[in-house]
Amino acid sequence: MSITIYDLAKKLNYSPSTISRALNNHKSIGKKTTLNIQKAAKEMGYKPNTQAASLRSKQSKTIGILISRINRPFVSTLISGIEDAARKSGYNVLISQSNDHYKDEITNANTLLQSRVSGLIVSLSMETKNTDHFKEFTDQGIPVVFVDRVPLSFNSYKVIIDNYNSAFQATQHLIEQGCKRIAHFAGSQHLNVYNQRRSGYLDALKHHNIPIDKELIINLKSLSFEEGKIATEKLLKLPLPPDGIFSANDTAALSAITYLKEQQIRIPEDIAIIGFNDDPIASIIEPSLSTVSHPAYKMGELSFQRILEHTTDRTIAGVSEIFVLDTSIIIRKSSKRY
Amino acid sequence: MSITIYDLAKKLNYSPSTISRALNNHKSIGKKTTLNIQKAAKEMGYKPNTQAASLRSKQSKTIGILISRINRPFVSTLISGIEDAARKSGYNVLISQSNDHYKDEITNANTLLQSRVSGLIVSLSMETKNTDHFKEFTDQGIPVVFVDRVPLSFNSYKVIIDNYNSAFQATQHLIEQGCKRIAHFAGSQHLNVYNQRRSGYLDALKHHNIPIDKELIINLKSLSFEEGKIATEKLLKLPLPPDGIFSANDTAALSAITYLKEQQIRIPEDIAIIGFNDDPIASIIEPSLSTVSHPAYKMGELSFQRILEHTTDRTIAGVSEIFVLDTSIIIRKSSKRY
DNA sequence: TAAATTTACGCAATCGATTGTTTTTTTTAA
DNA sequence: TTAAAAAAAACAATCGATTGCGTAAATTTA
Repeated sequence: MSITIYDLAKKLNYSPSTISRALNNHKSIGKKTTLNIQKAAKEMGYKPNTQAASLRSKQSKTIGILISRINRPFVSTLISGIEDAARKSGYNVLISQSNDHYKDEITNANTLLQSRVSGLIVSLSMETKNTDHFKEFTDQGIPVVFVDRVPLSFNSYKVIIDNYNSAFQATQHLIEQGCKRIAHFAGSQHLNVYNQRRSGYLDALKHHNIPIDKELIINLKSLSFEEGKIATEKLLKLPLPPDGIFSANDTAALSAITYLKEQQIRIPEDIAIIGFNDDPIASIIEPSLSTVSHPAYKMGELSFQRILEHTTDRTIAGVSEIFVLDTSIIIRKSSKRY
Repeated sequence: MSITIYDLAKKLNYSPSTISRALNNHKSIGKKTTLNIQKAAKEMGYKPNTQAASLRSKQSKTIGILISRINRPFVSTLISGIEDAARKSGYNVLISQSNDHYKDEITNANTLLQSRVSGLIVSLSMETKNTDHFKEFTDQGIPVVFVDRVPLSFNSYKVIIDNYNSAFQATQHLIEQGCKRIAHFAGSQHLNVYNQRRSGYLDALKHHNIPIDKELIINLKSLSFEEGKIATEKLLKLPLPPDGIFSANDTAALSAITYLKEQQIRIPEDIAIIGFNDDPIASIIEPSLSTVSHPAYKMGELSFQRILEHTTDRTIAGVSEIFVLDTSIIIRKSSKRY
């Protein structure tokens, strides 16, 4: 059916091994021979059988992505960045979603391991507290890059943003706009991203000598639109409602905006709001949502670069590096009082 | 390193072929033997080498997805549906994006072909007019499922919505709300989706004896936010501006809403608007956007089902079927006058 | 010109599973 | 009890590329 190196070998009167080496630019094959073989291969429409190659060489030119849900602005943009970068380097991308379940994350990790991916890019599920299921990868020398939602302890590559500092800035911004009682929608605290955003929030308050009121910190499991509404309702019922909200994501912040508008509460005059992520919707909603911009696409590209460098330069096996990307605070109407 | 059927064979005193057949529940192996082997395999932590299996059997348990851009609500939800369904059936998902370029679509299609995917799910790029690059798949008996943006001529599976009828309904809805001059943001006409939405729009006008004014039909290349604004500006400058807009997607419709609000034009009183897709943002923007809901996730699941059925039931090779899924018109504030 | 290198290429095993064919074992029928 | 039929398992080739090792040819050195 499709043509193999054996067909080429017969046609050109070389041995299959020479064909193979020539196609891979092996130095032990003469230049002319190499060029001839490559030309002939192209002419005859030779397409390497990647299964055979990876069976023998135990390398797959495929990387695995393991994320919570494709179907979210940050994640899909991240994947887009990974895919574009991988494609450029001739890598395929296997994708799998945990739907934020720990169990599915384990299952999918194992499947990807079986697929002999040559690298894995992971953003942890909401439920994940233990990351032992990734040890098998590093044990086998397969690089694992954690992105955004990363474990604290696991020794590996990590591509993140400075959640603490971003949150600090965001909170400080609200303070600068005159907010005295700033609420915080916090996410699952075992995840680095939400934990650090909370820390940044707390420290910004401290730094500006604003007392911390635990009633103003609302812990939300998934930071969904529904939860955002419930949280906002709760805040409004307080004896002393807040005059600012820093939400750990945009979804909950948008929900707050929607609900507050229904309740005829002015934004940002009565309550100023800032979110996190810069989802597309943030700039369109009225009032537009101030937020922290996450370089999702770039994080994807960079994650792939790490894997590529790791696989080309085997000397760096076992290295653990943390890459922190810049965010930017985007001030829009929802928090701009002056 | 990892354990193989040969290890199992040695351990259990069977031949590798028996091991292989037992693991695949082949009927020529006795029940007890099969069970014993499977139990032992599990105990010893046997993981099949999929590369080896697919090299030999020429089947990969991997399907390919070829879409324009991951990073869009409809597409990412579609993928999510495919991935969930595929995972359930033990399939892997290879993903690639054309970024709406014809050339990249061809390149990626070839890469996926080389990866020996056992099925391909495609949503065409904006630029694609010729679909010969998919013939190789069907020639090799690999099922191709086109989703949403499908070619007219290619003989294959297609999973679509009734664009014509949805557009007809959407336009009719505007008419029922009293609109007399309804504009249309049309997309690239060589794509079925936009072409048929335009037809539905035109026929709805005809059906209600509303004259067709070509000035009100704005052709947009990508239906982006920017283009939506430009189109809206153009419409407002007309001697007789429209009193309704049916946009072929939500992005452009949202842009129109944003711009019209800036211009102090009332929605829906002065201009009623309806979009297409039901992007998450549609329900959140103020006024909320009426639109046509697209069952993206379901389309993904169904697409995978087609592939699965095709690969399990080889008798249906070469079959071409078109599956039309239901949409629903979602009426929100942007078009509700009464 | 012979010996020593270097360069270019071929041989053959190998990766781990699948599968058509054959052999052995068991069951059934006569 | 024995032949025939059916069931269970083994043999061995195969998928298509990679790669360590060996050898012939070309080049350099003495």
